[in-house]
Amino acid sequence: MSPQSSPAYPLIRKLESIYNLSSAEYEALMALPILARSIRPDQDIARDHDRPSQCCILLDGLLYRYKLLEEGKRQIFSFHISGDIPDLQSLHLQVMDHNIGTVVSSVVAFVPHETMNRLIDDHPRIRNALWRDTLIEAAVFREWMAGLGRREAYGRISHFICELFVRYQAIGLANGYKVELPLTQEKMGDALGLSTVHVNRTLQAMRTDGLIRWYRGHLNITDWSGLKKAGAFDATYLHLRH
Amino acid sequence: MSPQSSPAYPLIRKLESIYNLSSAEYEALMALPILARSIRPDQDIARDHDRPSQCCILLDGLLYRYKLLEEGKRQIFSFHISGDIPDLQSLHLQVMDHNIGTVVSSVVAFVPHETMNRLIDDHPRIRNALWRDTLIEAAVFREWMAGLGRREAYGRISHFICELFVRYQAIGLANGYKVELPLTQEKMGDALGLSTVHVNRTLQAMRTDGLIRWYRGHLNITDWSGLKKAGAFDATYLHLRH
DNA sequence: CGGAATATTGATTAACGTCAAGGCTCGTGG
DNA sequence: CCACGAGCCTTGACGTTAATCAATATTCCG
Repeated sequence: MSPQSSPAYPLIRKLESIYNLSSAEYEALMALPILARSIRPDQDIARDHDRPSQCCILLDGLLYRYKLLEEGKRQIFSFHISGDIPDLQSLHLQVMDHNIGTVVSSVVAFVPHETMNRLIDDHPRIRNALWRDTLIEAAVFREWMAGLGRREAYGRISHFICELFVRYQAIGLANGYKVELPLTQEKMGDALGLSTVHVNRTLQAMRTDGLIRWYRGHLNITDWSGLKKAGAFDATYLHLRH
Repeated sequence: MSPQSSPAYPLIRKLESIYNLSSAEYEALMALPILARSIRPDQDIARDHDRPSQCCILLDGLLYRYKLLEEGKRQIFSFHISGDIPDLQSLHLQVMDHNIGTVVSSVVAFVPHETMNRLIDDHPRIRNALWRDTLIEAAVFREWMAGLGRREAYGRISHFICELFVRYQAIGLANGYKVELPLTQEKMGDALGLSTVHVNRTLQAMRTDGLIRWYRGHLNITDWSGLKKAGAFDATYLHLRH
């Protein structure tokens, strides 16, 4: 079987983007018992106050984490792409403090905590890679906080697009300056602390300025350096290897 | 030597607030070679782009983490109290992506990464406690994101005060409903994504409403249930043991 | 005591939210 | 193949929150 066809390949590709795996570790990940499962759009995978007994590895699709607040408001904390384990934290935090759901139809694998713990006990460097991953996630949260607290809509959206693009690129899922990003403007607003209307108007301004094209979930960055500049984007906080 | 007088006591007390330590682990922490060092107010302990070779354990005082943005703006990501290890992440992320500084005169201990790694290799459950701590930190970031993105100033500040109070309480540093909180309104603004002026006016409204008193760094919560309600505060995300 | 940092106040403005309506797109079923 | 409806996008008018600007108090601290 070629590596790319292994069900664990997305996870391996993701971990390699942030950590240098040995061949033994590579093999151990390939050997993970993975049962792929398809989930429809807009389904919750884990809910606030749940006590998960397994982790969810995203193999293909798009997930998001969010919390519902008072008065029907929603804050989205992150989007997760192929290879991510959005509820890795449940290994150490028994109770979920937010929800995880699908944005579009997605393929995931559920791996029992037991199995994950055996894997990282047998392979301490994989544990390091996963701990590192959770720390990078925290770094991304911080960067979003900076956007939410101190950047205006135009820069905030620009930065957001830069980040997603670089993350797709890091796992080889960008096609030049194009990525598939099937987000509604409503979800972007809930991630960026903006109203749908304002997201809409700001995206239009960005199109007018020639930074991006975005049509039916196909994002095309037409002025990468302009976009980076508008978002004051510096990828250091993603702690990628390359 | 009584436990309380051990230099590692603040760290132990903090870890016990989120994790059940065995007596062997307790002993191991007590045995950490800790050299306390005093640092003056407004000094940076670690800087953006640094490559730390040690972790900083806060024994007494108040630290904060922040990033400087374009146009002289600043976002504060967290405040750290006695027992916290704000740069624990440097064990797995080589490069700092933000700054850590003192708010007031503080006592810290610098422990080499080497020493920390030996400790957690010898005591896997201490590693679990520390990993858990970094995950709780991420949960706190998420909660702040929700505030920054979707809560108005009054609720945002209320929530912030609730959180700090509960954290002080968890390590036994609250005196009834009073805590020492030597924050300027400018720092609160930079943490909460608000201008100093607006923080000032909102605090006045909260005082008028009888929620708090706050004078020269002495915070007194005069209506705890009202404050919780105003901030829609639910401590689940702090993942405390009690 | 004097200067710097911090808190407070008022007036004005900018950014963004809300409300409401209409248009586009796509999947579904007849 | 076309009609229909739901979800999403777009637009305009208006309202609100909070930023900015500019003073003036007050406190802190050597």
